Amino acid sequence: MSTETHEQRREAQRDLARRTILDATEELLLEAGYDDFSIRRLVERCGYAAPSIYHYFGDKDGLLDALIEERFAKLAAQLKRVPRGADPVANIRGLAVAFVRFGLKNPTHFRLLFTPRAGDTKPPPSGEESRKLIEETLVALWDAGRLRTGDPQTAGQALSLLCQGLVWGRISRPDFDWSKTLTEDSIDALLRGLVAPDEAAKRSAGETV
Amino acid sequence: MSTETHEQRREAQRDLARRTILDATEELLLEAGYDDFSIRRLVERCGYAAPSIYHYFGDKDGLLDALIEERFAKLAAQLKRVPRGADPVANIRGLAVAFVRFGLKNPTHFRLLFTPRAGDTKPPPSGEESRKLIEETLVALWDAGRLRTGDPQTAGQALSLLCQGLVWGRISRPDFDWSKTLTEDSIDALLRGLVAPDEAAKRSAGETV
DNA sequence: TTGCCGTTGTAACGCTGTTAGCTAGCTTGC
DNA sequence: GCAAGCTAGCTAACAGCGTTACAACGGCAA
Repeated sequence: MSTETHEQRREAQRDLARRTILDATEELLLEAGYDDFSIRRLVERCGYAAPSIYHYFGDKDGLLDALIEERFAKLAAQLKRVPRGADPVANIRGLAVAFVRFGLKNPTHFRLLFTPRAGDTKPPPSGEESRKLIEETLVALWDAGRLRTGDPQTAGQALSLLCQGLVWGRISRPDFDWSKTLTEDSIDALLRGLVAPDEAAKRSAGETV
Repeated sequence: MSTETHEQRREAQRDLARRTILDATEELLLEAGYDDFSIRRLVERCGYAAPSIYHYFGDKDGLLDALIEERFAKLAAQLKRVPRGADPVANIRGLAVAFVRFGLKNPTHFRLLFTPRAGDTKPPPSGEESRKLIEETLVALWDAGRLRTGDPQTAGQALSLLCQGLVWGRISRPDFDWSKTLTEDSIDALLRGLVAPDEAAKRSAGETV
């Protein structure tokens, strides 16, 4: 019986240490920016020595990956909170706009999430959840027979790459004179090009959408 | 008279040194990749000591900027070589596809050109020329009254950010199962959404949509 | 010749990610 | 109770990075 509580306590301590380090990582990251983040600074702040960090996360990349995983979850949660109606086009538009908003609002996180880091060795953290959310909605569009391109996958990739470009460009050049309505306009334009005219849906709105 | 030839000779040597360093930089960059490039390695290869490099380029960023400027010129030259016909839509499509092709073919250069580096201090090297080329063509579209969005600038930004996204996503995740027709399909879709149906243009080009 | 300026090299500074090797404490087997 | 083993943590160091203080060499002007 003491064995079990011991293991539990040990695991709890493990989790505590990981949490402490991760929180300090995020704090420092947001405070100093992606490029001025360093293990040494993290060490100064988090109360643990460098080898402990390497003990828990193996690597600087491992540490950042752990944080990224959490942040992707937050992004997915934010996307899930987007209200979904009957019109799949409006749904996908809402998701795309929310995605871009998220990126523009949290540039450091976005950069962390979508910049491939130096060593390409390990598989990059997925962010599958949010990607799947978008894809599902597109499949719904496809099922409604309103997709113009061959397959929903291509459409999904086009849309998500446009969104990434929308965020990326504006993050990397905040000073540039970007159009105020760029996000909405470009997403709308792409959707117009991807989606067949909705008149069929307008006439009989009660159908399976 | 000796003054002039002296100055000329001096300048020639300057240029020679710069060329030598820049060539070695590019060579090493392509060979080792962006992340494994370092001044020390460059020093080993190019025959000059570190302070000389700093003497000529001031900075690691300055060195890379100099290279970037040249590469942007190459990209612009490549875009200029794209055949241009009477149809502005086909022209803009050709430019966009050529841009993406360039990016996919020269990932290291692309990364260098379009990744903002650590210190955001200095203004990033422009690449104005190639951007203007695209914008001009879009203005031609606008003049033909076939643009759906409010202004050609927004359209141009949307298109160029889509193209950047197209390259960027595939560079950063070469293993992902990208659609084979992604480039053409997504560019076509965006253009479909941006451009008014050409029938109106065929019948009477003067209308506003 | 003397002095200046531009070009180059040596050697170092301060920073980075990372790790070898040690200590302290807890748990298990005898 | 005591030695063995495991884990978590630290100190101190290594190799590499961008960068620069400083010295030395060269050709030109006075």
